[in-house]
Amino acid sequence: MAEGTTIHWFRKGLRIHDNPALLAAIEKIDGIHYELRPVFVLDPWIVKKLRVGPNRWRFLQQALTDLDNNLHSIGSRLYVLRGKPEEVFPRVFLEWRVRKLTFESDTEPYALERDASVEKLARSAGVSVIQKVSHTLYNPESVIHANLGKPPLTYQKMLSVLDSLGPPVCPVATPKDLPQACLPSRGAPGDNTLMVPTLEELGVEEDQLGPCLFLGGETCALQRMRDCLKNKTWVCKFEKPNTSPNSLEPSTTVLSPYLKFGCLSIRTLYHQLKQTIGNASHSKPPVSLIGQLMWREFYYVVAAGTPNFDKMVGNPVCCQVPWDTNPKYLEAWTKGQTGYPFIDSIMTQLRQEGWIHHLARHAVACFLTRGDLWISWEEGQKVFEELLLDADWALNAGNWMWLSASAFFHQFFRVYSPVAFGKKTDKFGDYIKKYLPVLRKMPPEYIYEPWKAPLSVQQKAGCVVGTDYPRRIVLHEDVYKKNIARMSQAYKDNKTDSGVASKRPADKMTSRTKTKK
DNA sequence: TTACAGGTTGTAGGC
DNA sequence: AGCCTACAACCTGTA
Repeated sequence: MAEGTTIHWFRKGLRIHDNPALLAAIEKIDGIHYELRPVFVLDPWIVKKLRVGPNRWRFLQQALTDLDNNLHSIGSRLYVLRGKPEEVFPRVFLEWRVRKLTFESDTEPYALERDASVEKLARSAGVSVIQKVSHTLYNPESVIHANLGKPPLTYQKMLSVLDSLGPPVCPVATPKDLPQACLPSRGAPGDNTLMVPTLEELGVEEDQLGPCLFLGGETCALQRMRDCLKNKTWVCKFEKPNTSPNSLEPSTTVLSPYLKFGCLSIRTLYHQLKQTIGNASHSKPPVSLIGQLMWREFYYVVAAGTPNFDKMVGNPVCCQVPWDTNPKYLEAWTKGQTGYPFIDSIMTQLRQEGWIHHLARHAVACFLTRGDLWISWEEGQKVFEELLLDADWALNAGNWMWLSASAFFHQFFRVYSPVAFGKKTDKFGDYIKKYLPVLRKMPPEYIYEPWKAPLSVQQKAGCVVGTDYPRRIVLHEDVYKKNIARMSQAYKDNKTDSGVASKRPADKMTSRTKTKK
């Protein structure tokens, strides 16, 4: 029997289907198979520091459990190591006589740093390292390179660059039964060691959790994808702007949490969508389902090529806006107590269930930033990062900049109404009633604007504004006009570069992307 | 240099 | 229901 092991390090990419780095771990070295040790590293110290709410911890815990099961089905298992990767790996490199380390490339800044350190440690321990790109349809570096060293800053430009690169590569095969030599050996850690953590170990208490509507893991991801693809007409006709932000059941796929953790391969989804559509007439990007995947790709590419992408200051694509610091408004927004039922119901759904419709995100994001409260998008980003099951670094930052008209989107005079927008798709306010039971008996004509109901009506509904439900914290009809003017001024100031941090000229961007490896 | 078209997903009001 | 306009007017990419 061969001496030594190979490690596949799971971080994102929590799946065995379309996992090229996992396949690379199974491949022979110099004609010999080595024992496979699939690993997930849990850093107990960082667990407490991360902005991860209870619902997402649960999702991750479920995803790891499912991954362990799927690895068992091919004769292996998941080993969950505890500690900092930079400390844990050097130890197991020796203990396990590791020959090869494989993992999926990750473009987030903290991950780049972490992976560079681990790679260095691996090399000095004589461990060869293989990285594979499979979290995105294209390698973001290649897209940037094809666009002459800078990330494309418009969606259409992005599409044309991707077009020049050809179609995305096909998914790779799911490993079936592993070769005998790859299976756990007698010297492998025991069955009851290095187990998937419990929720308790992750510091999650039962009473912090909302209902579990989306079970984490590859198995559910693939099932959900299949269910979505069953309805070919729906897939072909899908247009995002025409889906409802406030239906009682999700009007979109809710595959995002699975894509975030890589329980579902983006490439598998892409090719399955293409296959489902076939030759039928169909909607097109940017509004189609394929178009949604391309938005994800867009933000990944820009994020990979932009320093300080999750901040305003020092971010060359971000408009510098003098946002207010207003803890009271921020708290009201975060807790769903703005006094606008549409906004508050969305924030309640977010906290309880961990997923809200994309357009619902628009409504609350616009409200927090340029529309009403004039609070920095970075504050909203933090709240979403904690509460969303699908919280994804690049997409979260990118979309917050979009909604706050700080980047990518510039028509800041288009402001969502916290009253009118929701009415278009939910005239009677059923969604509001679901998430804000206090408004259950409010007549439909007042449910979006309970402050307009006569006191007798409020009393009869058991919901008196100021007592049972908050007064609205701002008057939208007044404040949005002032904010448009402020936004206009901010744009002017950015153009003349007065007073605020550096802006954008194209030459700066070129040098910036060159600093990235 | 300047002009113009287009930009996933605004609102209110009119026909 | 769906389409039109006014509102005030942004940006980027292209010619």
